[in-house]
Amino acid sequence: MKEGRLAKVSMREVAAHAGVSVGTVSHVINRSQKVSEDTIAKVSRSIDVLGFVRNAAARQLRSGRSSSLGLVVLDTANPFFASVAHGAREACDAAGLSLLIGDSGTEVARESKYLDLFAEQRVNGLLVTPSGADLSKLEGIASRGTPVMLVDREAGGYSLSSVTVDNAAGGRMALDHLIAGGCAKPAFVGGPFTLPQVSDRARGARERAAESDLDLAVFETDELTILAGRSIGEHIVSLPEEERPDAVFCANDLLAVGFMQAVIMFSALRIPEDLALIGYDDIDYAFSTIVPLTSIRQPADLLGRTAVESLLAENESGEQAHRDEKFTPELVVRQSTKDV
Amino acid sequence: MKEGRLAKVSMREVAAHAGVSVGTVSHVINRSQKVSEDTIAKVSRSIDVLGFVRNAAARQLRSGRSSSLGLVVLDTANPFFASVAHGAREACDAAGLSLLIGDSGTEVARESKYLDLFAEQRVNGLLVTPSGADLSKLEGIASRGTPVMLVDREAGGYSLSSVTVDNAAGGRMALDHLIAGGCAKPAFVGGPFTLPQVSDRARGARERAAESDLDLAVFETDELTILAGRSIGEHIVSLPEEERPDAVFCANDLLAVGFMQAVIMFSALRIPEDLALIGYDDIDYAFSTIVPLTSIRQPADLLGRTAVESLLAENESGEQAHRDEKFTPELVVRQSTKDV
DNA sequence: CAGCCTCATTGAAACGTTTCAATTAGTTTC
DNA sequence: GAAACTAATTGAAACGTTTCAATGAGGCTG
Repeated sequence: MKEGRLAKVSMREVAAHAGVSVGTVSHVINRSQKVSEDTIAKVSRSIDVLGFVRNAAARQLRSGRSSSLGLVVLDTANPFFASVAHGAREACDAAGLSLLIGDSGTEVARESKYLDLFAEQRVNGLLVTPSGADLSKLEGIASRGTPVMLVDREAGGYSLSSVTVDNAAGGRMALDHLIAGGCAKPAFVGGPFTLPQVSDRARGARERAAESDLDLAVFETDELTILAGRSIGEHIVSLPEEERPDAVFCANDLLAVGFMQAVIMFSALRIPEDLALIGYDDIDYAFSTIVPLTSIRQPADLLGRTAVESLLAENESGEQAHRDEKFTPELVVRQSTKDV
Repeated sequence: MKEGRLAKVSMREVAAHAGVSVGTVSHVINRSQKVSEDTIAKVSRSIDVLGFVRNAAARQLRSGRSSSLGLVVLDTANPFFASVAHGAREACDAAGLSLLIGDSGTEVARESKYLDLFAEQRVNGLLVTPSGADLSKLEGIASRGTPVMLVDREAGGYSLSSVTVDNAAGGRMALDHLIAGGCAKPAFVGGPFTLPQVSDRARGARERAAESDLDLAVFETDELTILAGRSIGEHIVSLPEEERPDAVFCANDLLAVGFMQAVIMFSALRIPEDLALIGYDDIDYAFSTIVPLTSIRQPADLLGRTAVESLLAENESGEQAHRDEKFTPELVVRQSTKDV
C-alpha cells in the first residue's frame, strides 16, 4: 500500500538513482547522442521505477520547439467543422504534432482569447476560421513569425494564406438546380451576413437568380443552427401564399434540418412539391432527414487536412509567398428538391 | 513598412525598454504585488510597443501551475461526445481553465498516447471516457497526484471518481417501451461489447425482455457509427421474416440513423408498423430523421459540465473519497415506435 | 610509450518566468 | 532628528530541461 504520494520526480532524481549525469538521462530519452546499451538499460529502469514523466514546459522552454498547432473554428458542434477538425487532427497525428482546438462561437472576443492563448503556448502554427471582417490581428501574428492559415475563409486584401471552398460557386449551383426544377420564387435563409461564407453563398445564388430574371428573397438568421432554422421556418410557412417562396436555399444543413422540422410541424406543405429545400455542407445526417436533403457537398475533412499540410509545407520551406488553395463544392441531389 | 521580424521579446527587453526591473514587469502583468500607477503605465506601454507575449512554458515551469484540463473521449464526431465536450468547455471557461481534447477513437493505444501527452503537459486534471476494461493506468495517474474523473463510465473496482448516466436503466426503458408497443421479437444492435455503455444497455434490455418471457436477439457491430448501422441494417432486413426482429433497439442514435437508411433503401418495411426502431442519446438530429426517432435522452452537456465541476471541487477540497454521480436517462417517444 | 583516434559520459550554461527577501525612498511619530 | 513605519522597487535564485564544449578512458598506430 505504498501510494507514491506526489513525489515529483525530475531528471535529477532519475540521474541520481541510475548513477549517471542529468545530461545522459536526457540523451537516453531523446536519443540525441550515442549512449551505451548498459547505460540505456540502467536509465530506462530508473525511469520506470521512479515513474518519471517528462516536463513539457521545461523541455519547450529550453528547446524553443513546441510541436503543436492551434485550430480555431466557428462552432465545434457543427458537423462541418467537426469534420474539418477531424481532418486536421489526422494530419497532425501523421506529423507528430498535437492539435489544440478552440471554439469561437462566431464571437470575435472568444476568437481573440484563443489566439492569445495559443500565442502564449508558442504554437508552431495557427489555423483559423475568423469570425469578423478584420484580419489585421492575424496578419500581425503572421508577420511576427507564427504561420497562419485561414480555413474556409479567403484572405481578401490581407497578406495571409488560405484554404477554401468556392462559396459563390456553391450558391450558384444551388440556385441553378432549383431553377432547373422550375422554381419561380426562390429564397435564401442564413446569417449572419458578416460571415463571408454566408454572404458569398447568397451572392452566388442572387447572381444566378438574376440571370433567370428572378429575385432572391433573403431571410437573415442570427446563427447557423437547427434552432435558428426552425424558428425562421415557422415564420416563413406562416406567410400568405403570394409572399411565400416555393424554394428555399439554406446557408447550411443545420438550418435546413431545422427548417424542415418547422415545415412539417407547422404546415401542411409538401417537400419538394410545395416547397423545395436545399442545404449546404452535405453533413452525414442530410441523407437521413425526414425528406432526404439535397445539399452542396464540401470536402470538409480534406479542407482540414490540406490546411495543416500546407501550413507545414510553408513553414518548412520558409516561404514568404502566400498561397490560396480553393476547392470546388459539389451538388448532391436528394428528394427535398425536384430532380430533373 | 517596418515588419517586426521575429525579434523574440522577453520580459527582459520589456524591462529594459521601460527602465524598470524584470520583477516589476512580472508584477504588472500578474498584479501580484502593488505597483505604482506611473510604472504600470510605463510598462504597459512598453509591452504594447514591443509586442511582448507571455511565454506559457516558462511561466508554468516556474510557477508549477498549468491551468488546463485534459479530456479524452471516444469519438468527437459523435454528437453525444460533442455535447459532453461542449459542457466541459463551458465549465472550464467559467473557471478560467483551458481544455485540451483528445479523441481516442475507442482505441486503447490512442487513449494512452493522449494520457501521456496530457501528463507531460502537467494538466490540473483528467476527464476520461476509457476505451478498454483495464483502468489501472488511470488509477496510477490518480495516485500520483493528478485528479482523474471518469466520464460516462463507472469506476467498477477501481479507486476513481465518476460521472455517469445509468445505462442499464436506459436499456430497460427502451425495452419496456417496445414491449408496451406490442413487440414480440426484439433485437439489440450495437458494439463493441467491450464498451460498458453498450453491454450495460444490452443487459438492461435483456433483463426487461426476460421479465416478459422474451428473448433478445443481439447483433454486434464494430463501431457506433451511421455506417455500421447501415450495414447491419442491410443484413437484418434481408433476413427471412421468421428470423427478422419486429423491433430494434440501437445502442446509439448514429446506429439507428444508419439502420433507418438501410430499411428505407433496401426493404419495403414500414417503420414502426413492420419494424419499430429506438435509439439512444437523443441527439439533435433524432427529431429530424425520415421517421422521427424515438430515443433515450442523456444529459450530455450536463455530464461534461458536472465532470469538470466535480473534478475542481474534489481538487480544491483535497478530498480523498471518490464520488460517483449518476444521472438517469429519459425516454423520448417519436414516430419510429408505436406510441401507447 | 607518445600521440592520436573513438566512444561514452559529464558539467554547466542557458531558456523566460515567478517569487521572496532585501533595499531604497519617503513619510510619520515621538 | 532618530526611530519606526509604509510603499515601491529590485536582484537573484529557482523551476526542469536541452545542448555543447570539455573530459576521460581505452584502443591503435607508429
